[in-house]
Amino acid sequence: MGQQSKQMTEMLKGTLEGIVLALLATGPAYGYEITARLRDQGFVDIAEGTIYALLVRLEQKGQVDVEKVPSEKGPPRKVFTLNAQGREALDEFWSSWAFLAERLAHLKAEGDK
Amino acid sequence: MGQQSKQMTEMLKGTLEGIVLALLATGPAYGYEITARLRDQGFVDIAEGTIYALLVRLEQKGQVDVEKVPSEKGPPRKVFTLNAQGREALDEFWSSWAFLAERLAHLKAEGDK
DNA sequence: CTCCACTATTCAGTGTTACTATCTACTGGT
DNA sequence: ACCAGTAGATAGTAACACTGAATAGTGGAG
Repeated sequence: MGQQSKQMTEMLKGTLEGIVLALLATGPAYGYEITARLRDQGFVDIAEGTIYALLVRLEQKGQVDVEKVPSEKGPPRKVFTLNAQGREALDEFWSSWAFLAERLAHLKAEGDK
Repeated sequence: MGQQSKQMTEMLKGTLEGIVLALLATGPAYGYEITARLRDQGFVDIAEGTIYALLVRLEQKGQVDVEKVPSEKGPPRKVFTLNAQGREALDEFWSSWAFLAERLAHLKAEGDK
């Protein structure tokens, strides 16, 4: 398991959950698939265990619906679907993110002059 | 002590340190002042204790130089100055942030269509 | 003179989160 | 029979922001 910078690890705290919610907003998916998609999108060092734990959390918070679906190539998949509560959480995430991104853009501009 | 959303609290993990580094890049400052400036910039619910702990961390990592300066209106101030190592850490922070912001912008665009 | 507000820092304890490492389990190919 | 790929679970650890409280100095209101 490759390891990414500690910087990125800390930065992902709080945002990774939003990222997964955003992925699920494009359609249902299961853990292994989500990990693979994240890797494709450049998050090459996300630990699989992290995603599974995060999905358990989403389920416990009632933000996703879960369905067990048999797979042709391995154990059954747990397919997660974003529900209304999840969509609401995603909206909140985006608004928090927007605030932070706006503040940081401002700070960066300050530093560049 | 007001409390902000849990969302923002988690999102600040890893970024707050970068934010403080960025503030220090504009000039030396002491803890109480940094907290006040953050409040002015919209981070109304940053806990003071958090900033002081963070500054201790920066000092231990050797990213800031410290000088004790008497104050006319209270106990002496600990004035922090960003040094070369701190500037390097700030650069790394900005590049991590740029990656994450770019990925999230992409994800948001996906979700919006 | 005493109390309070503001300035300024510190610290012990808590909760949340991502990571590490390991384990289980099913399929197909060599 | 073994191994690679698929799929999920979990116990333990480290890092970080927050809570709440304590200490300490100054100046002004009563």
